[in-house]
Amino acid sequence: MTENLQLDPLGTLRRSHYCGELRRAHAGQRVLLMGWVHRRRDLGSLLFLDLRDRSGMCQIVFNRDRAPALHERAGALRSEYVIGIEGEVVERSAPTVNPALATGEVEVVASGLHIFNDARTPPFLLDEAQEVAEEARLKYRYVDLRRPAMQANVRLRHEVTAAIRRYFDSRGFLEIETPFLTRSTPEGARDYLVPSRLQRGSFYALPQSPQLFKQILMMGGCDRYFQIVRCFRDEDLRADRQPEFTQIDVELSFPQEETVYELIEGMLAAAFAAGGSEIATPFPRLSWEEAMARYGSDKPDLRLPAMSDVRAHFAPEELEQLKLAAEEPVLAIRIPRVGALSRSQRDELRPLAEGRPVRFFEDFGRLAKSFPATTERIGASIAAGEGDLVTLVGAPAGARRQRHEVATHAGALRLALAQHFAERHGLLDARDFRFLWVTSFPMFEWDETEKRWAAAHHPFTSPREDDWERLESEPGLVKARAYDVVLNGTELGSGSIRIHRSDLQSRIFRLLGMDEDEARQRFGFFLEALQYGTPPHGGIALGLDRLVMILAGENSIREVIPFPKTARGVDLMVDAPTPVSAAQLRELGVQVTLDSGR
RNA sequence: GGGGACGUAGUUCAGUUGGUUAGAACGCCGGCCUGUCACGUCGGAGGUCGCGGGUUCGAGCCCCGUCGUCCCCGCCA
Repeated sequence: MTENLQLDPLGTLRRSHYCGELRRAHAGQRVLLMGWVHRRRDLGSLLFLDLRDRSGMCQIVFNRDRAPALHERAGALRSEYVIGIEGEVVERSAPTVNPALATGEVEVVASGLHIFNDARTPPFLLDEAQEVAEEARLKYRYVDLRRPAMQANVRLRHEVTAAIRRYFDSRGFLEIETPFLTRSTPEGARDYLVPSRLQRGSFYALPQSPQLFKQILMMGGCDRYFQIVRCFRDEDLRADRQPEFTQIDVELSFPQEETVYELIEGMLAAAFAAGGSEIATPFPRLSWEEAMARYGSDKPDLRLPAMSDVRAHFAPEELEQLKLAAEEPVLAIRIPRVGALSRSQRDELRPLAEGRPVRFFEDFGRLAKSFPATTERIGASIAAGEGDLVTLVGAPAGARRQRHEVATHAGALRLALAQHFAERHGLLDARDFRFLWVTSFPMFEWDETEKRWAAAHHPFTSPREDDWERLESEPGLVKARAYDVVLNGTELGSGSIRIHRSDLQSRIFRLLGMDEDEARQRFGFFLEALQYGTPPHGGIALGLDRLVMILAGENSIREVIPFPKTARGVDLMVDAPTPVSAAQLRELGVQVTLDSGR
């Protein structure tokens, strides 16, 4: 910052154009631009300035011969000063055109300069060329947000949400707000708690999702609801998980699964169109069973070939020789177009399987030497082409395993191998959008630690009608009317047709190990509401941050969240969370006890 | 809770087997420069090697601890 720099008031000055919109057609016009000094090129008696605003940049010229006082004052400008420029748009002479700049055919010859504010030297360059540590970017987020890449992400997020709102509005959906200060329901993720001053000793919880409210909106006759809404979960963070994140929350009355699929496919088409991409609908559907068996995952990445069980091609004695369990699948993983591998390149693959309770055969060629006929049949059955990498994953003979355990490990290996050779096969193209619906999830999962059945989706999910009679007898076989929408291995959204009968809802609670009292205590209002005329209803919620992240081609949702938190849940800019004063705690009736000796 | 990577100038990084005064590029400051656009050019300033302890004649480098950022597992109905 410069001492004695005279700053100018904004006064009545009004911007006439954005920097980035100036074109040859504007030549001859007088303009008034406002923005940040991006870069300065001082040639002595000629001084060039790149002025930057939200729209882009344009070049400003100061000439000592034509306006000595103005030129003198412009000499004081530094990076990120906030200024206004009056001047005339002038066409550049042919050799001075800058084709790299959208505004490169013109420049503004300055006739007036208003310095609204100076600026300390920024902590890092506003330059796309150099990667800056995220720690610095988050601390100085207001500087980081000025970078064109962040500006583009912020804008993209706006365009996508605007398109989604238009879409739901055109389909007759009402955007309805639900409370942030609500009730803790200790199922699922940990809640963020907010102490109540008026009811000392009691706490609100921030919603993990507006699940019960949106169902109650259906009971309230709202028919079609959506909300772009913040949700809060006090769990550990990841590249695609923040403690507060945004859901596109949807619920409608009288739907079938297909109603939801069609609706959401349309919404995603609109959202991707807003992001500049066309996607094909309808999306393929895959049952959960099939997804687990063929991809070893409930969120398969369809950009890569599926796996196949090739066990049937082996003779029993061959399986025995290879120490493979005869009753478990032997999964062939094919990674296309990997090309020839040297011995050492092949050896690099072994560690990928380390620590997994599976037998991993990374060298199909070596297997072929011992079992030529079998491997030939396998190669033909999976349509292995020249240069494709084929590996096999099976279960070691003897050990007991859970259902889909081998497939899950094989699926993880499939992704690791694909990742390892991503540059060779080029299939993991971030712009290749491969959606699908995963359907027919199991209703319950056995919780080994709690020794009870747990809801695989959530306890308001309707079981398939055919399965009602075996809810109690064979809960492990009951299928839920739940569905996930998956894109390139990322779960984008999850939903279900809900339970709308209180008798069925009570049965489910009971099955989940909740006795009458407990159910009434936690969800009494909801069970009661179900008795006052609840329509069949269902819906879905999609992660907006993940959606925009994928559209932006980013690898972390922090890149599409203006003010995200670090992996330890800290906001480096405002430095939150912080301890609070004793007076604040006293007022809330809250006492803080910390583990001593730490 | 567990595993891994990283931490040196404002930024991005280099730093040999533990050895004299810790370097580079960009940025920053000053001079010169009329067509630059990542301007050029000449000069200059700038370091708690994350922090604490230890080993050693000597530590940016080795050891222990700790803090921070990132990635993954667990967790996320």
